[in-house]
Amino acid sequence: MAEDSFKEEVVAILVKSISNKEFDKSKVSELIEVPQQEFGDYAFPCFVLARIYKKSPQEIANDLADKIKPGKKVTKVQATGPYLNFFVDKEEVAESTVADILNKKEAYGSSKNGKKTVMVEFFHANTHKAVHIGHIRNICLGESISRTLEFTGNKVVRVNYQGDIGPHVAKCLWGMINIKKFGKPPSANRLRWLADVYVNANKTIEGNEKLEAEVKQLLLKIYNKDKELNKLWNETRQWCLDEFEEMYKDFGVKYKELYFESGMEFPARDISKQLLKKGIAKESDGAVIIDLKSHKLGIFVLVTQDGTALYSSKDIALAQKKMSKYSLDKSIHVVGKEQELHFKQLFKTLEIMGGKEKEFAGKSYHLIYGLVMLPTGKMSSRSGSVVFYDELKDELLSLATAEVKKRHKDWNQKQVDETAKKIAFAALKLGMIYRDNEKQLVFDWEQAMNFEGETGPYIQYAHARICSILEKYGKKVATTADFSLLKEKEEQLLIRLLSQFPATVEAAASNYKPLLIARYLLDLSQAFNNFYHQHPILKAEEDVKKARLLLITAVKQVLKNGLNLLAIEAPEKM
RNA sequence: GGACCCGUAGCUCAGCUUGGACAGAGCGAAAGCCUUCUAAGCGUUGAAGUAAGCUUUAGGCCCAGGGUUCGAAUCCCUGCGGGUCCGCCA
Repeated sequence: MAEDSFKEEVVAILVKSISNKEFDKSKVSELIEVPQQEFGDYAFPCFVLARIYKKSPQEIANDLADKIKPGKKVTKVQATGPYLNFFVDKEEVAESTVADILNKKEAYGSSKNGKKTVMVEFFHANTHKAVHIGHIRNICLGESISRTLEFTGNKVVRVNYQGDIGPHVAKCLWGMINIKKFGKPPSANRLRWLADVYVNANKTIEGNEKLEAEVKQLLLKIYNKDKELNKLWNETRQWCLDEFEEMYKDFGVKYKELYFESGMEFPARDISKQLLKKGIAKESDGAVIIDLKSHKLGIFVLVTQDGTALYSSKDIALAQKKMSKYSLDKSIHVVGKEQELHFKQLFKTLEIMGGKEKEFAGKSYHLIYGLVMLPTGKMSSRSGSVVFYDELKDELLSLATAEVKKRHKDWNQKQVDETAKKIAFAALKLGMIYRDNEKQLVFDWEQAMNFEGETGPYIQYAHARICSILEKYGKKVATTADFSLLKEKEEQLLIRLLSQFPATVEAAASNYKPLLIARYLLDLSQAFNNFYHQHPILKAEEDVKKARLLLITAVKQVLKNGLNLLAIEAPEKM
């Protein structure tokens, strides 16, 4: 990394200069800070030395500044108050950073540090139920975390676990059979139609004991492979899965493995029996439970009174299935905050089971994200107060199409559609991850439809603008230039940001925070736009032009690399 | 009753893990910048943008109160406010 060699030299100088034995030199590299531009490139706060030397930090900073001689890469050392500020050779930073980027291209920012096999399980949409913006947050997070982990050298196994069976499916099918007004299923948008049937059926059934019993019977019939019901179930299930496949394309996801809840039912029942035998589980009111009160985790219900397996025991079965096929170092579940207790219970149960299960529990991690709320409150697919994915997508697409048309009256329909899609999804995806994972996200239509400010299209625009400049230039950009000409404040900031990309990627990967990349890209885009407005590129003097063209080529590359980690496309024209 | 998360500008949020140089963005508000088209004889009007941009201004007792520290938005405790979960949904 370009930045590291400069930091190394600063650390070396400091270690050499501080002679006091009481000071723990191994910590120097942690203490170095990157301050604001005008103060220097690296800073060492002298507070920590104040007690050891029994002098004020200001004095210490001054003493050290006098004592230290600049090195090869460090050109100036200056005390400002209690801080010791280091200035590195700007020309060399510029040259090594830009050269590094142009050399590595789409690999810039990547590393081989990870070396782990990580399973990332995400999306988890249920069949027979509408896909809403909560699922969108999940898939955006899951995919960008997967991409970031891959980029940092890990092997990622993307999997999805889908609820294709259970009470919600039974209710939906009950509705299809019993609620006449829906008539025959349509030929398109069938997932949405099923979801409507589900909502309607749910309303009808709720509170009516007789109907609830009917639905229960219906579910048991499905499990017992009733011929007619299974035909209906399979058919409707497939409609949903087909539409899910389309969504995976929209979000750039390629799953290695699709797990289904229906496949876990019988293994889960077996596991529950074994756990009963071992005394880990017990019967209570006709259900099978595990008492985790001694771990402050309440009661974990495995099997209902009717003998059907619940999410809990099915998740144990799922864990076993994963373990048997993959040798994993880490297993990440991207699931909402509301299931926190469930996962604590699940991991504790696996731990109690011992052996391989215990080992797997140690590698498992529940990656929590906050609920997606509407300005009106929590969504519920049962009551129908939801922003559906299909509606959201249509709305965003039509808005983006209008914006593109306004700017490009000469484009053909295909060109307009393709670009509009890229822009619409950029807005959606960035909107879904630019909030810290655990925080609730209040989904605001107006915010999502706004393509200005802190949005995906803003980043895309910076990229497109660079492409347009390079196109206007028309020639191949020279491979080298005199980087000492990049003296402007705005150029220095750009170079500095560019050099920070690898560290940003590492931080995003190790903390599972795509947000860090999103904010970085917004900062870089902003720094570029600011630079562009203040300094001409194509009209600059020949040598300066050469250097600036190389600089913006590097910016373009980093924007593209970063956007790719968020599964956002970087169009050349928009 | 118990557990977890959140509380930072009018609004939406960064910063908190690892305490340090004036608490940062975006939206909204106010003012301005460039180009093109438009109406009128140049200073002027209206509309638009690869300007989907840029600059400036206003806006904060970082929920409250204690504690730790040379130093707290950041760490600890208490309270208040909001959200979520707590045996047969997932």
